[in-house]
Amino acid sequence: MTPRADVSAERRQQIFQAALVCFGRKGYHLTTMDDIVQESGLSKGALYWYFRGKKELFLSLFQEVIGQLGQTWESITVNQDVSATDKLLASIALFRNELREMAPLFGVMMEAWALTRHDEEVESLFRGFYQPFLEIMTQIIQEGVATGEFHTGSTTAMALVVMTLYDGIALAIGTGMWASDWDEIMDAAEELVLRGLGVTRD
Amino acid sequence: MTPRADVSAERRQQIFQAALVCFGRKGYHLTTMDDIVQESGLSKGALYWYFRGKKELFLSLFQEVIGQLGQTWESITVNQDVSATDKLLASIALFRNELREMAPLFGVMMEAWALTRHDEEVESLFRGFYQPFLEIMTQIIQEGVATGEFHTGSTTAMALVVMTLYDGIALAIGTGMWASDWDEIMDAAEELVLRGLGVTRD
DNA sequence: TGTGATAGACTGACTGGTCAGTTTGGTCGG
DNA sequence: CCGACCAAACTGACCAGTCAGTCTATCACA
Repeated sequence: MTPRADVSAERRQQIFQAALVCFGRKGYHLTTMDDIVQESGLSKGALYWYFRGKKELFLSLFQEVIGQLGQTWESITVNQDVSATDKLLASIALFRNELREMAPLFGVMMEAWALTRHDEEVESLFRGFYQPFLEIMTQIIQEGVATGEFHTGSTTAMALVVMTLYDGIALAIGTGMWASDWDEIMDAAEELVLRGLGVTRD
Repeated sequence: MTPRADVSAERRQQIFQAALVCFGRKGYHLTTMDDIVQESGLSKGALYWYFRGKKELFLSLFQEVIGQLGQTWESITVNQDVSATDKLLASIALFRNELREMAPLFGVMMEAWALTRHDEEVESLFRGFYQPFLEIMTQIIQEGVATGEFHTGSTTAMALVVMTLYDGIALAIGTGMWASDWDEIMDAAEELVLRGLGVTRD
């Protein structure tokens, strides 16, 4: 039995694209399935053919986008024979480039965290998303402290704080809290993090 | 004709209390008016007697809570004959104490920012809430830079970043992202901010 | 002191719209 | 002619907001 040409990967991408636009524009709750239907140019039946429902579509979208960022980050920070300072700088540069693009999604992400609190399934999924990021940052900071490049009391807590800072920035941009000044703000954040970690640049 | 004892202040407080619990628990969108009715022990009609609708109730709640924090902060940082460093330390101490309590609301706040993007009225209101906070922090940092206590490239951007950091922390705690370690994390944040601003403590 | 009037505070059943998800009936390639 | 794939009408639960009416305190006046 030879099935006809498999278009599912293409279709999923098409739906993801539309969902990203819609969720980014109106947030999770205010986006209707019909919005996504219209944006994608497909039909309701098609969406429900590929995804169980709104929640699953949303979470899959996250897995897709966040997963990609995580992989990129991992690839430039793990298994490399460079100093912790350089890894940190590379991370900051990555955030600077990627976060703005992903910002709308981050705005929505926060909304989803609220959804998290009474849905065990979603909660564990989200923790799963976030964990690798935390681990990478913790790793970098631990490494830096070990080599004497960084100075801090608690590596784990500091990693959390640094990640939180960038979460906050993405969120703020995503929600349009700050109209512009992206570069200036990212410079300030970099300054705060580097100096805050006691990094001495040559 | 003398009106009977005015219970409206008390009732509003009662409704605020219930709304805070409900919004904190389920977020804005998933909280129904009936939830708040049940939690408050009042009736639907009573809610609509005191508030135009869900949105207004929500925004009023914010005005109440945020406004109080803003006043407290202003009172300990403005018009005082103390160093910028001490003002910053006092601010950080205030955040440490108040933020945890307000954390559930902050979780919801992010959700509300999403709501912001297609509602001019809500957007300007939220900007209004946030503006005074930014101004206080900017003021402190400017002062510190002027007296040579702090070092930074751009005072405005740095104020934004510092505020964002605490927003992020409140959010993270509010959404239950970190189970515990509140003190350790707040220590790390303090360390990052102080060192990041180049504060030299005696 | 009793009585009727009035305003303020409050109740809860009801409505109308919305939207996630379902159903049904295709179409088309192999 | 099978089954993957899709269109679009449909269903029903849910929920913000409404409204007709109730209750209670206070007052004016006898």
